[in-house]
Amino acid sequence: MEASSTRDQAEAAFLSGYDLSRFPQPSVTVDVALITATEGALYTVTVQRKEHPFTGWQALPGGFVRLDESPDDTAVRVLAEKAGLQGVFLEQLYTFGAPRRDPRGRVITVAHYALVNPERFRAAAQGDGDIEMMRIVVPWKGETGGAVKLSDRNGVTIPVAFDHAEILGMAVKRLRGKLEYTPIGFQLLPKRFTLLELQRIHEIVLGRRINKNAFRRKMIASGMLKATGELQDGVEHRPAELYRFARRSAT
Amino acid sequence: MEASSTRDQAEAAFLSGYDLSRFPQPSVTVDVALITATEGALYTVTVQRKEHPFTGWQALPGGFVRLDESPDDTAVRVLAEKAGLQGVFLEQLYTFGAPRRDPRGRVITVAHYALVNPERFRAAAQGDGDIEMMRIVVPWKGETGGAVKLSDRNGVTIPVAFDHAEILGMAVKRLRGKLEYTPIGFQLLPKRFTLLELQRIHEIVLGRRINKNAFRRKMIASGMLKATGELQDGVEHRPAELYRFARRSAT
DNA sequence: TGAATAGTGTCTATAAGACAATATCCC
DNA sequence: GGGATATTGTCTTATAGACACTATTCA
Repeated sequence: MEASSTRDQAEAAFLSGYDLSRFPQPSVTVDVALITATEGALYTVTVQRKEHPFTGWQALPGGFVRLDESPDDTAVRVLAEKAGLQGVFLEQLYTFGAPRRDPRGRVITVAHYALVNPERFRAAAQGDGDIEMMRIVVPWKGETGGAVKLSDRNGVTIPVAFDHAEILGMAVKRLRGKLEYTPIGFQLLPKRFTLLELQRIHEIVLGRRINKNAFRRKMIASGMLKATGELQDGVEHRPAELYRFARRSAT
Repeated sequence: MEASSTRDQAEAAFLSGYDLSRFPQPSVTVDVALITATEGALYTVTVQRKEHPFTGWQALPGGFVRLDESPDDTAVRVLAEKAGLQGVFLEQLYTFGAPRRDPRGRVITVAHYALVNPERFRAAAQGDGDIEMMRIVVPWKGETGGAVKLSDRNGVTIPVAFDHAEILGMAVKRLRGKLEYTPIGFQLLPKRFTLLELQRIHEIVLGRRINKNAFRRKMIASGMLKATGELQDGVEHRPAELYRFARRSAT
């Protein structure tokens, strides 16, 4: 793979004369579905839109991809700027680019999703007046997929701007799929947790009850958990042992 | 969700004056990893580059996203234009957008992968002189992930342009994951096939041997297969029964 | 008849669901 | 002790791996 100096120069000349704008250039954004599980349901944060289109509607936090950052970098920045969060689980989800998905023009969005525990989630949701905590209502079972609905604390359905209800639906679908074979559930809990708390998280995400004993056996056998020896505090019954997530292990 | 006429007009005025190019606009392309399984290995097609950068190197077939099409539409078009293929399994994979991934400037690519059976694959690879058939060498096990290598028929490693070796690696990883719980393996076979042929496909994709009896039991129990009653023809041993893919069934 | 692969039977190991017994803590 | 939940034991069922046996076709 050696190139001569003259070839290098020819290539440099070619590239400096190359005009990418000969081809149409869409705008590219990133939207982030920040998700937590608490009180028996999944929740996300939205921002109330201040401008057209969809003025007053709720939308996922997002931003334009800058020229010096990858879409994944943009997602990190959006989370930091809009929710004050750093170092959380964040993954690319899917790229949505239907020609008319944004009335302002051609905008392609690289959707991401992020997971945090309820404590960090609440801090993020309360930090900025624009950000609101919404309950995710999943109208399908298993990994069927499709758009979800958002509702406020009173169960009132909240309209969602753009195709963001579909983005959230895909995040839930991805989450359900990942939960079966990865330790992703830990991302939704504080550092230390009981096995029952972990089970509740799985039940919320999956949208169904799961067997207690089988769940405990599987989790402990997975080697992904480490018992701390400490016990729950301040409960009016037998306190459960606290576990924490342990790096990796054999599959 | 009712809007008054004056609000409509205000919104229309706002949108007509909106200039998306206030924010930097990258170029957006689609690259397609067309994959088949045959002769004990996975194969893909590449195109030899005629221009800088990476002149003479092999690259995945791709194209710019037009203003009137979604990236997924672009992938369909690329497959048709460059490989003459229509109606094949095609799915979005991941969006690659590192700032310097293309020396020509800011180019974000929405990578896709497609699956065809060897017959259609060969027809696609031979249709156009620019297109070449490459063997995929996976240097990792399971779903570890990472870039793959390409080699020609003689086992000689072929250099791959841009980040396309990573795109192919992600396609293999995705394929391995999907095979565990979806009927995606059928996409790599002709309409009718024997159970052993199906097993070989799974073994090629997964990169490991699998148990014959367990595989047969699982496949038949899945309800995804339908026996045709016909037998293999022209083999010098007991002919196997031919099956075909049957729609969906219970999970 | 022999070669070669198809297809089946069966034993074992492992994992999951069901259910209940026992353990432990707080009041 | 009573209430409440944690934790464990065990039975049953389903599934996967291992291995070998029988079946069928063609040369």
